[in-house]
Amino acid sequence: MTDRIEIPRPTVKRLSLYLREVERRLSAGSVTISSRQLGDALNIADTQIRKDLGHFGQIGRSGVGYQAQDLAATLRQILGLDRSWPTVLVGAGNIGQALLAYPPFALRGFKILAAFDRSPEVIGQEFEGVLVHSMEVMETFVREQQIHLGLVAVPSEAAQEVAGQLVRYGVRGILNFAPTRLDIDAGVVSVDLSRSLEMLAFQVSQGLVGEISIDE
Amino acid sequence: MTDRIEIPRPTVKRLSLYLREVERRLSAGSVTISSRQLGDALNIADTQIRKDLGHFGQIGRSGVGYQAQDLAATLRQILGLDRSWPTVLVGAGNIGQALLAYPPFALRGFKILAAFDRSPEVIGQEFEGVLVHSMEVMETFVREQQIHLGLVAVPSEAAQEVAGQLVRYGVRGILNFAPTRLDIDAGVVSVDLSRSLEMLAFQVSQGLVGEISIDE
DNA sequence: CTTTGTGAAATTATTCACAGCA
DNA sequence: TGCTGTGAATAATTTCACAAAG
Repeated sequence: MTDRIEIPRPTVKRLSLYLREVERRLSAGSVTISSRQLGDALNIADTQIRKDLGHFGQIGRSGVGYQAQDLAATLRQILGLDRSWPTVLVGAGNIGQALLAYPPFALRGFKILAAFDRSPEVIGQEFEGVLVHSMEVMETFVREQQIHLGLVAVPSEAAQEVAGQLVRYGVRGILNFAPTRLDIDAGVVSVDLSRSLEMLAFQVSQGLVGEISIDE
Repeated sequence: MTDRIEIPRPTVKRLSLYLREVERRLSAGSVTISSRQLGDALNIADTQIRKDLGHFGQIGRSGVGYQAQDLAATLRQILGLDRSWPTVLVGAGNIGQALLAYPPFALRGFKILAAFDRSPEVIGQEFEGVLVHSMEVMETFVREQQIHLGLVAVPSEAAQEVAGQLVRYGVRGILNFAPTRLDIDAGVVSVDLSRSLEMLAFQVSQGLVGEISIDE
């Protein structure tokens, strides 16, 4: 009914960068922040930032900049960070355990309510207050707790199956750590460590300097 | 002297995807592989793949496709994976330890020769056969062993300093796990977990479906 | 009939230039 | 003067269309 504002993919990718920097300045006491300041800190053109923010209406003030507080709130709302996300982890191996101990998740409203694993060795153990269950109880848990997001940190061969299950049980988004493309009817963001290292190797072989970032 | 072929950034990002799929088919017994097959598996247009590979000369055969073996070798060579990369880890906390246990690294020639940390609690410990040293000995080690790559898994506040040190000691590329932009004279690839989750939250809030990938 | 390689066209994203507000 | 917002211009990337090769 209402027009969905079509936000370019590259813009979305920059949004969390903006939020982080705004929050940094906010906690440093800034009240107002300009696209120029933001751009200098992030190494992004100021006009790029204004274009990006322009998608969300007139939120800045000429001659002044943006109200840091308001901008942070707007960005959080756009990104969906103004709510809490019930999340589960599947795969409680090395990467899974590192994720459980990663503080930024909790800070953003991502509540990891349970972990699941196939290995009897970790089932029953608790990491950072999160209990590891057997795969058998995953369906019930995910359905009953109405889990929205899943962190998939299982071996490649199992990733598609696990992701498929989660989605069937109602999960809407998957953060995938396996180096495989997931073919599922849900949002997917992939974190592919080997790929990152390979791009680094490429950059270095070419004698290139500068930042690059992965995505798909 | 020779023209440096200018390879578009998006192409580079796809290259490791291609390599992985080619290797997968290779080990499944394929001798030849077409841009169409590759594209179907990766959900990338076949013409995109041909354009990408076209940067490296005529390597395919009309009516046949690419020799899987040759294509893999070419890709490995382009990506700089036909050599070994002496690497160190800085920060042996949760993420650092997970990295040490991540098998794909070793498979690609990334040899993690040592880890460094500030905390006396982990110094002297060994994870996956890699010993954790104190920060004091980092300079000597990196210089003497001629380390090329550094995995930086320290808290945000320390990342810029650590990365700067590594580069001064001769490191040419940094894989950065801290959510900060690094301002250094070397190749940088950043893996930003909160950002990934934030983009996932955005996608799900928008009811979008499909794959996205981070980079910067 | 299949598949590559590649100019030309279309699309997408970034940067420029500047009008307008404080 | 300092800054936003935005059309117009430019640049980068992808897709199309098709000639040539096996």
